[in-house]
Amino acid sequence: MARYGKDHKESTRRRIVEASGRRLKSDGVHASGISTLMADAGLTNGAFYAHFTSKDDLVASVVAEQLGDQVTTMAALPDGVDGIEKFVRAYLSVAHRDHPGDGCPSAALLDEIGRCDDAVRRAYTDGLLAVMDVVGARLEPAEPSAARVRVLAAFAGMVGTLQMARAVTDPRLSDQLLAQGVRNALTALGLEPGDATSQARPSRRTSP
Amino acid sequence: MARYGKDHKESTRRRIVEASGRRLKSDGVHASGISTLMADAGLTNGAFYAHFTSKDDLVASVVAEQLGDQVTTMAALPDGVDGIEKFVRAYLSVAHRDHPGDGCPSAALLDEIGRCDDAVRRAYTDGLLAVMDVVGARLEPAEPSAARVRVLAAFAGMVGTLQMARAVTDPRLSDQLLAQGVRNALTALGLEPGDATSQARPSRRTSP
DNA sequence: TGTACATCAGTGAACGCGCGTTCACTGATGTAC
DNA sequence: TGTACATCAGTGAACGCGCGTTCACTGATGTAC
Repeated sequence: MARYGKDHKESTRRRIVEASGRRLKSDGVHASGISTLMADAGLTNGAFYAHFTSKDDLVASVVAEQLGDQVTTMAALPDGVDGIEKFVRAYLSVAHRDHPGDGCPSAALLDEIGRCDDAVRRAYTDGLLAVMDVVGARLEPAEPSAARVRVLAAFAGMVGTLQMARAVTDPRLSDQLLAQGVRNALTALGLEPGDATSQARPSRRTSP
Repeated sequence: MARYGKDHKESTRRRIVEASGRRLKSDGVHASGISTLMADAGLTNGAFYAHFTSKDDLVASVVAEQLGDQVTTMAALPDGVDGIEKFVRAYLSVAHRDHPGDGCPSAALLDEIGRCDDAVRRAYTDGLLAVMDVVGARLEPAEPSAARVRVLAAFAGMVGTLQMARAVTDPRLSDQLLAQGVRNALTALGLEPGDATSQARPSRRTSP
């Protein structure tokens, strides 16, 4: 039946998706052409349509797989709340800021995803919620869905912070922004007693 | 000397920048061509290079002017801290989410700006800091620069929240995200007593 | 075990199109007499 | 006041190029005898 070893094609597809993930995140969706994406995977443009129906189809696959990986990464972190803090610090790290291609698809592509077709945005929504629920299960083991919106908003804040840290040309400002982003994220997740954040906002605290 | 009324050309340039701002924010930088941008301003592609040295030059001008407008908008808000809260609520509103072309350039373009050349990123950095300092002056009238990083991080969080609210396909989730984003932003700015946010994060509060 | 065959993943040229940019020109304008 | 002229903002065709997509084909593979 299958002439090429039964998962030859499947593994090629995975290779394309993985290589495309890197390229899309470092150059952007619109700026990455099919020929380049296929060359990154060691193939030529013509083979593309044996694996995907369109570029949008690839983008949706990439988004889904990248967020799936993020779930796996989360699961490998230390148990409970410690793992979340570790995640926040790694997310808002200098290393993550400086290597978008290896990093989070939301940080690299969120505004472009917002302009993609429905299939891409649905893949994004589904994948995102899966990641958020892994985090939520650590915060509220009894009822993970209760934490969903809180986790989502905290994560959205981290995404914006990383994007801004990448866009800004002043390196010192960028570093400070990341550090403040960690404090804000932990507060938004309810992981830090109020005082721990006051270091960064010394005055105007009317109710102590 | 000047044959066409002395600010004819200057006003045409302004028209191009303004129309381009709308188009770039709604379609993205890479997806907007010179011909389209010029047509939006009622001109043809050829005239473009009489006003700008390159597309990047236009993008830098647009970013600078859009952020300049944001300073003006901020200044028109009610005095002091009330104006800031109003700004946060307007920023994370359904109307803003649903009309990117009329809205904030950061929310529409931040990840693309991060991939633009240095001139664009410098224009962005300068314009952003000017906006942040207007906000900072309201929070810390004595020493505005002390609030800079705190304001910047809070704003970055709002940007990410709005982007995510735009990307997500579930309208209910998107609305909830905006609401939670307002709470997080006010907390990050130190404008809300801790308890006001506890509505959205009911448990895990170890230090009351 | 060796050869002929059917399969199909991958090739690479080609499609029409829009990109950013250049340039010879047009024609409305304000100026000079 | 009326006409000839110099200016220059704007036109629109053209440049080479890469885009997303299609398709006739090649050639390595596993199968059948």
